[in-house]
Amino acid sequence: MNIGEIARLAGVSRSTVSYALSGRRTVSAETRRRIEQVIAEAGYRPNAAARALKEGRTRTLGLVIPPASRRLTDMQLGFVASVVEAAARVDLDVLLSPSGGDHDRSFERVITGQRVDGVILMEIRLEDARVARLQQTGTPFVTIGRTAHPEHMSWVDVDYAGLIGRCVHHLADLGHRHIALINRSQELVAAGYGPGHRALAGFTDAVAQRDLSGLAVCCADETTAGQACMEQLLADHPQITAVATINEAALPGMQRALDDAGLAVPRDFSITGVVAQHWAEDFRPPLTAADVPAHDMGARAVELLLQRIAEPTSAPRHLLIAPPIALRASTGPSAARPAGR
Amino acid sequence: MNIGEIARLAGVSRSTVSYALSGRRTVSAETRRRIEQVIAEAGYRPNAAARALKEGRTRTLGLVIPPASRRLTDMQLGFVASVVEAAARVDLDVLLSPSGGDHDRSFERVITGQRVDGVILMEIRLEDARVARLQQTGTPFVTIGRTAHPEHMSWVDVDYAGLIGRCVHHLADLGHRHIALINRSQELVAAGYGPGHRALAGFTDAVAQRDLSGLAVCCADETTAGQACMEQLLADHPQITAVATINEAALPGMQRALDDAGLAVPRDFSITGVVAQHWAEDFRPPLTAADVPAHDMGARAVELLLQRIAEPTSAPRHLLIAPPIALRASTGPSAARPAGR
DNA sequence: TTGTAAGCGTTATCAA
DNA sequence: TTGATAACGCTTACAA
Repeated sequence: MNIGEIARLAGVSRSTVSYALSGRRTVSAETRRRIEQVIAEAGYRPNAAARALKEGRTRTLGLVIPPASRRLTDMQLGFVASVVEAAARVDLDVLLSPSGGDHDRSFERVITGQRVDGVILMEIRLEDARVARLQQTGTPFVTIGRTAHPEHMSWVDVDYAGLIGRCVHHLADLGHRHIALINRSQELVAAGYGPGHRALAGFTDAVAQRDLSGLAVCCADETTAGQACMEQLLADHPQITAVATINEAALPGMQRALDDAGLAVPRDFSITGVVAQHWAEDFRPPLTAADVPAHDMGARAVELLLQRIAEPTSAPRHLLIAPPIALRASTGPSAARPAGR
Repeated sequence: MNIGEIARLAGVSRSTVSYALSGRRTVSAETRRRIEQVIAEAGYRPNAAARALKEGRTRTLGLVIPPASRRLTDMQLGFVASVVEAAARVDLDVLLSPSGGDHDRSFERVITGQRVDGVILMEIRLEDARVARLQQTGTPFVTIGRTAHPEHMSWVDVDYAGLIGRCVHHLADLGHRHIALINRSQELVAAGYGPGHRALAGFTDAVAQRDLSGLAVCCADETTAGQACMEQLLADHPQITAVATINEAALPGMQRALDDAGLAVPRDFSITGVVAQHWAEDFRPPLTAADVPAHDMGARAVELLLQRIAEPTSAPRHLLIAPPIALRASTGPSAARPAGR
């Protein structure tokens, strides 16, 4: 079923059908009615490829996600879901490309084959080959996260440095003098993963400002790793009374380690950080934390991308998200830690 | 940059470039070399829309996921990741459509607009309007999960009935006489979600076979719901000594409720079920459970779909997955439950 | 108010 | 071994 068939059945020309569909030219009420009826009966819808070829746009956005090998974090999943939803709201489809490094077949196909009108990139590195590639090809794109030099591109990012800094100040205000940062995995940080670096920078700065003693450790994104990490922290650094983290997936493990050590939160130990709301609320007691609005961020990324597509030469826009730290129940005044069980 | 440009630069005709690219006609070594060089220098790749229009296929698969409003479960996320990865391996792209009920704009656009060569459908209901629609349009499709009457379609599904049955038998063998099933959410079951119904059927059958007393309850896919559900179960049914579940997301909550009640697993209480491996391993003690191989299933779904696309008239294929129950440490001999704390 | 026809970038048929 | 050309289904400038 194509537009010619519809035209024939309605007894008009193909262009009239096209115009009736797009509304870019007036069509008499009677003709329009007939056409619409035929279309409804036939269940016709324009062929996307033909339309894309003619119009030079695909009505499709590309979403580059981390390769499937690594499990997506809840936050990343939130980005994906909200991007897809926001795109659907404006009748755009989303093409997924699981691409990590450069020279990825899927990535190249999506970009060079003109399969999409624009691209949203997730899990950005400070130096990111994919960003360079997109700039080279002139494809409109927006990143969730940002590179080391993000001035000339549009992005949406969480202000990890600022937020972790605020966490540290919050803990310092409560009297904590010895605190730790539990970061994302060693590999991720080594690969130049922005949030890891910026959280560390924010931590280091704030610790220096408040003249605290601060220890930063990496931790894989897993329950078991979180547990091991916290156990070691408690064992090796008895003076530490509080932790800030950006590693939500490790949170249940940290909780276990604290439970096992017989430490009550927040009486004996405080914990806070930057995590998706759902993790903060599942913690016990509920975690005082900056809730990353992943759902909103995906929608904003789509918004920025649509603008870049509409006006490629307009000034890039930046959204540095710094949600308030929701005061829940996991931080309290510092007290000497009781000896571990 | 298009094929005409390449032809001009290489001093040949467009068809020769096309044939050099596809290999469907012999091209002299010298000509091919020249063409390949020009293509490499120009970074040319065929326009996907033009190709799709001409060839009548898009080299794209559609993946219909639950609407973004509901958080995807880990298992669903595993499906998505593995589908995308398997598709990428054979150079196919994946278009995401967040569609729940019928008459969904995104769904209709993907199907009727010939945007994809075939569709993979997730979270199937026993009666599913989307399945009916796909059959109506003749679009090749494969479901992950199955309807009430899935004979004439290709699908991959977990044998929830059989597996939950085996869990019950396992518990019965250990001497448990009073057991409960913790199912997925009330809404999901009410909507005719297959796994919920089939797990219940398997539970009921096995309970009858072994002459046990069985109680089935629904529980939302959340930590807090799992906790509330288990607390109520423990309070209202003191004789129950074991639980089987297919609700992985509620598992941490169940664990909390058991901990809070001072019940040791498996000494005082046994728990088993059908969940993604990661949840089973994060449980404490590690959960005796059938590990759903989500990663494998997505790849199998792609495999089946490719076959339906290649030979639409061939007999549909079915894959009922029944992984072995991995004996870990969460089930043990029945003992009277100690009084709750 | 409607129709005719060109052209988007490919692939594949027919000729040479 | 290669080239010219039609066709895929659509949108839109130009004509009527």
